[in-house]
Amino acid sequence: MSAVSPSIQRKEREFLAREELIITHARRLLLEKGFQAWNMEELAGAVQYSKGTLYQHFTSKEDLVLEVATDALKQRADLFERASRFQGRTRERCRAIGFACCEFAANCPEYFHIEMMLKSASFWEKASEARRQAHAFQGARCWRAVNHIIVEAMAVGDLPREPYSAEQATFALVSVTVGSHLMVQEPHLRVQAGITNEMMPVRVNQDMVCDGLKWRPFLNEFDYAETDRRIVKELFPNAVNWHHAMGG
Amino acid sequence: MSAVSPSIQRKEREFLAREELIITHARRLLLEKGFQAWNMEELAGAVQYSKGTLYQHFTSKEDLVLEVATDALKQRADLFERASRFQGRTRERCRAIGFACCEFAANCPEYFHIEMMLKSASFWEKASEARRQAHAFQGARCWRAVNHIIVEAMAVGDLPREPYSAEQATFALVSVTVGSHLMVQEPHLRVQAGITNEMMPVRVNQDMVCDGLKWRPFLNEFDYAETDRRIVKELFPNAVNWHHAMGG
DNA sequence: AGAAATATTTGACTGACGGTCAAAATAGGG
DNA sequence: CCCTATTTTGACCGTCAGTCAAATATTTCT
Repeated sequence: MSAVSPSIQRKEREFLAREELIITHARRLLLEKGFQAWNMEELAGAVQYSKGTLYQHFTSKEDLVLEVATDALKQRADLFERASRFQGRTRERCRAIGFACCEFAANCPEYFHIEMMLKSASFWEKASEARRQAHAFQGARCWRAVNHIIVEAMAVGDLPREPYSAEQATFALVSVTVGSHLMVQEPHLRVQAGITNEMMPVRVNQDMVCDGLKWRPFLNEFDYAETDRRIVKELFPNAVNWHHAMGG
Repeated sequence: MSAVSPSIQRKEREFLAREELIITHARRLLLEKGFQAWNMEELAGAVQYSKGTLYQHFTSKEDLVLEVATDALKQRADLFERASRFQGRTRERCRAIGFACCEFAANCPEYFHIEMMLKSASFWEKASEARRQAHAFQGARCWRAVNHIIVEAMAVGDLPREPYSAEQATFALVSVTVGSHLMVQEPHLRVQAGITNEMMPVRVNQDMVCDGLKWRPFLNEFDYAETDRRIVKELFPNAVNWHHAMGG
């Protein structure tokens, strides 16, 4: 190991600390104002550095926002992996991931919209290659957490291998989850569907897909209310008010 | 009825024709380049009018894009309503709407991403009130088409009233459909899920939700392949290659 | 038909913003 | 304390949405 000058190390630390500071403020602005309604000058003012300094950390505004999104996605992946280790039958563990995703959505309410923004080609191509890869990596972790449970469920016999493949089943759960989180944010749909709680419909829809996949035990042949209590107690003891989200 | 000068009528016609022209070109640009990668000057050049004239029709670029999106949404609502009149059991008619939505997605591939863009507050508030209402109206038509079938399915006894309300069921179908259309466009997910055809996973996921809702007849107790053939023949005789989308 | 009045179209201009880079400021080493 | 290397800065550039006074076209009036 070659020795590194302490001042270099300190510089490195300060650089990383500053990057964190920038990301934190960018996250706040994204949350408060979305993407358009703030500019790099404003962010520079907030972190007490000049605009030029921001561009030493990020190649573009889009690159910065991608970093914020990837940080959130990493949180999501962490929660997914933790939830997937919940003790219980495969479908209970899948349910734990459903809770994890709601917990995540409560922490990062704007995440799914930002994620949708990323999809626009012009956005994606303005970000740096390194950050694009990091984002793909965290996304893959989320996919894998769900997919592993499904593969295991099929191995154990909780989930039939026909007519849906493990990949189809994973895709279905991911789609219904993201779709529900997006739709639940729509004021018009909220009114039409009579939605008051944001999390319940998401998990309700996941239940439908799991029942549709014939994932044992079905919703009506098992006491999932008890599972839910355990999930909240064991995985999210000091989290948002899950009581509201658990009505039948 | 008061008489209207013929020149006024002609002006009106010309104005509307020009609006159509602008919308058509804007749609093309949106399709080819997304939202950012073109500007109003470019569009003005394409329609052979000056920028100022564009702003006689639309209050902002966002207002114009909302109009394009609402036109597409109207198409979607038209297809939904036509599909909902398909002859058959309630679940077959729901299936027809599933096809209608895929048909729509094939015609307007960028629609769902544009729709997600609209959700960002800054976008929405730059559009004119009239266009916002028009959009909400067409959205409500789509919702109603699905909801009516579900209400009827419950009345007829094809769909249990418990444990999901008609609104919950409608919300679930809408969520899984939009979510699937969005996810199916993701290159990463396409690879991970091994998706080649864009439409099949959407309808497969709808099937899961319908089965999860206990909507009779279940997927495995009815010859839906025959239904699908009828839907294609009766509703979309000269449409995109549905053969590829119909594998089991 | 021609002039006056009215309506429409235009594109130069403004302000805002993302991104750059030469100059200023700062830190480090001798 | 000075000289060099590194970092920070903010004036500046190009782009683009949106405006509006002037130019152009159209209709009306005599």
